[in-house]
Amino acid sequence: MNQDHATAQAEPTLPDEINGLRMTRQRREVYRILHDQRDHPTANDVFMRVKDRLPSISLATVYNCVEALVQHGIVRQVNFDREPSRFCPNLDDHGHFHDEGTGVIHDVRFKPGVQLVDLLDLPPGALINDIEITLRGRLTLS
Amino acid sequence: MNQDHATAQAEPTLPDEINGLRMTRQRREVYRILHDQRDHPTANDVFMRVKDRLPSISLATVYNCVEALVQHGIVRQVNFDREPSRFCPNLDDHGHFHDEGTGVIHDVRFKPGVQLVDLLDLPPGALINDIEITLRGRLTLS
DNA sequence: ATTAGATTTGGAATAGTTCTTGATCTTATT
DNA sequence: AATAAGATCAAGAACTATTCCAAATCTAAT
Repeated sequence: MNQDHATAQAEPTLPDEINGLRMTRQRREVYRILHDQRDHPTANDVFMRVKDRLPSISLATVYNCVEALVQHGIVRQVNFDREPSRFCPNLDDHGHFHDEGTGVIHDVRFKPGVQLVDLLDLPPGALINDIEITLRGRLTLS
Repeated sequence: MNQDHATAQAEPTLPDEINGLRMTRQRREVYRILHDQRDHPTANDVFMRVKDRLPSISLATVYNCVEALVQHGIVRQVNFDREPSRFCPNLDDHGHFHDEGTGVIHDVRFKPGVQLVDLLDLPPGALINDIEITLRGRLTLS
């Protein structure tokens, strides 16, 4: 395994470990791809992109990697309806706008000072671990 | 087909058509079940419940029915991560809180006067068709 | 160097959902 | 009331994203 270093150039250094997750070669490349092109790729998208650098990686490993990254809070998993999961390296509090015209997914920030939870009529005693807000629509103009 | 009227009691009247969707016997029963027990059942949950009244209904038909109801804006489809889709008859603007302790899903209203879209930093020209807001957490107390 | 444990791989398995096809039903037209 | 056309339904096969499994490989610590 790991015979993928034809042009064994040193990788721009990433720590050996992020948030307690050991950064193996595969995880490192998956992580890099997510950061290089922040277009919310699916696992399969990542798989196709990563093969340039790790031709022998398997799809199962991509799934393993993104799962590990998600579970260690290094990237976020984004779901639109029942479509394949997508992955997002933006850890800030944000939502996603899915442009049905182009298929492009845009990160959507909250306006300054907005605390989403304050605006919701939550059941008493509710402790929120995670919020997901997704919008579907079209980008007219631009 | 449609030999399911052992106790052929007249159904509490529902119009023959809702939002342009012809209400067949199967659609009517699925619709009724969604309204009778508003606990966000999955297609399979609906299937099991509807068999009391329509023993010969198929799961495929339940899928057809909920799809038709969703497409005509009669019920809403709710997705949590990659879990099976759930169905919700509440057409008001609302989100969903998934209690990870009990598995129960609670509808969450916005506090009066809140217009969610106003709080988001949307890309210019974005026309929103649909918003989905889901929260995961735990209900302490109660 | 050796060993134990973690990771990767490739393929099989799984689960929710969709598709297909023939049967049945409904509606409109005679 | 009979008929025809189109919609709907049922049953099961097919599909797809994802997970699981077992064997091979790697890594870290001795």
